[in-house]
Amino acid sequence: MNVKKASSIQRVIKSSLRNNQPKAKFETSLKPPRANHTLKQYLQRNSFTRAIEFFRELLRQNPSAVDSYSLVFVLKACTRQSLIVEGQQGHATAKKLGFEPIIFLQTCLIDFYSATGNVDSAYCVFDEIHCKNAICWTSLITAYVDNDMPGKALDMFKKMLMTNLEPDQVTLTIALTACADLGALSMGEWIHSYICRENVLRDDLCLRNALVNMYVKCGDIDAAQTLFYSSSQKDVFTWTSMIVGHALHGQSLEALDLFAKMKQANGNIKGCKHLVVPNDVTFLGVLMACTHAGMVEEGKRQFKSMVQDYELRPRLPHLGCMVDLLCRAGLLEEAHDFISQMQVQPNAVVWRTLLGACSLHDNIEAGSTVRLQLHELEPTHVGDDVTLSNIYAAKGLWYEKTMLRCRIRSRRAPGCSSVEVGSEVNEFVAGDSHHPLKAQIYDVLVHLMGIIRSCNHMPET
DNA sequence: CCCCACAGCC
Repeated sequence: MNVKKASSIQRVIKSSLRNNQPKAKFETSLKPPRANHTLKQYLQRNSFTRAIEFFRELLRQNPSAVDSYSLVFVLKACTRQSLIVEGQQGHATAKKLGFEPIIFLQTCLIDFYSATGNVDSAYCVFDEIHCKNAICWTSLITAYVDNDMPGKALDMFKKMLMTNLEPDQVTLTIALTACADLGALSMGEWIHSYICRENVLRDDLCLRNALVNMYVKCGDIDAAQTLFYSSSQKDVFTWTSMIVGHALHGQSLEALDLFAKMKQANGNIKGCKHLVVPNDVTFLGVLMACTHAGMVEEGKRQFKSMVQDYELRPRLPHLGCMVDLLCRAGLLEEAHDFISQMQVQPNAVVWRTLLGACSLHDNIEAGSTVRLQLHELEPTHVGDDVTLSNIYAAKGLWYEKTMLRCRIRSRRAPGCSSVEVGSEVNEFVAGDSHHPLKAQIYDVLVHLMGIIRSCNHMPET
């Protein structure tokens, strides 16, 4: 097996060399520190492809100039650009040059595989590290969080603690993000108490921001607020987390009030060093607050301010939020016009918002048109047909509804599940608000969440 | 000369 593996590695390396057609001459007669300096500069200037080309050239003309640090830079370039093949070639080169035992290189590989969505490979790299430190553990936990597996991330965090390694502030920050994604309040509280016991950790702003966010996402807005006001140092993350927190909890006025305070705080500080400028995520929180409160005019005003006063280009989330704002107010036509005038191609989320509003306001004509748009973007998504069929149902168009339901049934898209109740099998599809089983299933989910939460206490060690 | 982190639309 090793022979086979080795020959495939050789092939990868050879192909990496064959692909090498540099557009410009590189200075390759360098010793490692000098060559690495050049690589680092390419990274700092975001010239990722240049960095990789330079590395290939080095490997061909002056292999002795390449060391483990050079590979760190190359792998970082691949990670930033999600260059799968190039990163795998880097992995192969690391093996060939005998850099396998070097832990910071393995950590880079974990990051690379995570960034390219290959969590299993990230785990394999981690698993082969003989003497694991807190940093490579953190990279693995981050890989699970970044790939939407917060439960796995927390499992790994617990495993790490059981090996008696001390988590550093970075480990705890990412573990708190996992808690936030999972709604694991008790685990989050446990981490909070851990932080309070360690003096060194208490002043870390990222960590405190992660705590605020964790409390927000786990529903304890009071704890989040207490932390927010007790911290003397606040950056744009601190403010944004709290503004979004209020918005998510339906406290729109509090969110807008806090946003005003944030801008005020800037005015009070003379030096530019501590200036906290709202960014596009902050504005997303503000727009969410307006949407939830149905404050159409305020939302439009803030959107305008974002573009004009802060020169932030609205991205799809902002546009989606604006569409939602208009839709909830029943301004379907204005919402449709807004989408048509957008500089950015609308995605399925934006159209789905409009479709939901059509359903809410029983607008068949617009609903069908929007459904067509959605079908082009996501042909397999069943939920949209369900929404449309609900419009038909609401209007008493039973034939249309039945026909549409038959089409859905024949497609059997993934993500559609069946629930057995007694002798009857009922289809349950996301977005089917009229389904009689929805309340029942919701109850089951709440019950399960309770069980999951109670399992999140630290295991006895 | 090196490796890990915080806020987001349905």
